[in-house]
Amino acid sequence: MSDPTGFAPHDHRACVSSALAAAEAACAERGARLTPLRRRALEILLESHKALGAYDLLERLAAEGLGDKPPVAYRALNFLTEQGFVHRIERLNAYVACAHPEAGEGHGAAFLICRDCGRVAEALASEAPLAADARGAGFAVEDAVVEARGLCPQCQPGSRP
Amino acid sequence: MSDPTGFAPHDHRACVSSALAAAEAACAERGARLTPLRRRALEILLESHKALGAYDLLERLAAEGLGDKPPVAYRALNFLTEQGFVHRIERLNAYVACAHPEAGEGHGAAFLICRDCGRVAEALASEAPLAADARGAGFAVEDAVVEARGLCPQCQPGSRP
DNA sequence: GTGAGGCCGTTATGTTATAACGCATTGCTA
DNA sequence: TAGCAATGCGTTATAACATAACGGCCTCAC
Ligand SMILES: [Zn+2]
Ligand SMILES: [Zn+2]
Ligand SMILES: [Zn+2]
Ligand SMILES: [Zn+2]
Repeated sequence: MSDPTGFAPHDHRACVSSALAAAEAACAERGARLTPLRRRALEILLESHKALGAYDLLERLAAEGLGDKPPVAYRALNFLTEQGFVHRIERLNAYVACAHPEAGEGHGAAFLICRDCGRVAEALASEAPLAADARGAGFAVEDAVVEARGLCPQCQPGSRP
Repeated sequence: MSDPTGFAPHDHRACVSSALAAAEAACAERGARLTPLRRRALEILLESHKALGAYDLLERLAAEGLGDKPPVAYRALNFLTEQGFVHRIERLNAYVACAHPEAGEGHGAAFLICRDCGRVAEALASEAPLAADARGAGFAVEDAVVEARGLCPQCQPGSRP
């Protein structure tokens, strides 16, 4: 099982730069183009371990003169999610940078979403959840979404305010 | 582990009527009011094991003269989901009738969503998924969404077209 | 009967997402 | 080098999903 990165204090500088490096490398290898706009969108998402709505991202991009119409944000997000650099959080209609760039493309992930501070931790799916139920039903799982809402360690009663 | 109702052939008449009866009973017990509008909304959702968008439901209601403005549908859906008679499918922005009315209010559920025919099977969450990861992170899970997309038995290559 | 609360009709608006057209750049190919 | 296909992005418009807020009506407790 993996460390669900996101809540525990860590060297976030390294976290960001290794994610960017991984994205560069993956693009180079796949012949995908990490354009300035896409790269900047990824950087913005990497700034925090929080999920950002498409329009929040767009606002940030617009502030930097990088485009201010919805399709600009959605196209960047589509590219980044297709490449596996960003995940969509269905419960929030929002997008979070992948916290496990070292895991492959299309890795299964599970998310822990703090309802208080909004941070999102990403755990690599230890095993396909539902596997037993799916087998029982003869259902062929193609991809699964696992999203838990709750309180992160810092936001639980008893932790320092 | 429970039978993930929804794909396997079954006595759907009984399926519908037992769900309605369970809803009636639960409302009676809790002092909640299953008004004609709410009841009809639930019936419509029960007709198929598919998820319906709020506006699809609204269209159905409107056709019967039961209201044609978005809040009508959303209020009914809110009531039904609060009572546990209906679940929201986050990935689809849609709503499906609970297939396990016998399970308690607020039971944890996992969904198998067929991308071809649109049917949704509901499995009672065998065990809190993520439990291990959440413990590892010191995260207190309040509720979890588990939604798998794939192909149901009838829609898999090899089954009768 | 009166007041409180629940339910619903309605208007208006907010939020999230996509379709579709056109232009510019890139990189190939004839 | 000229032509051409593919990709990225600017832009307009619209679709799809969801809620805020007000007012009327009914029911039930007091
Ligand atoms: Zn970090
Ligand atoms: Zn928190
Ligand atoms: Zn049924
Ligand atoms: Zn199917």
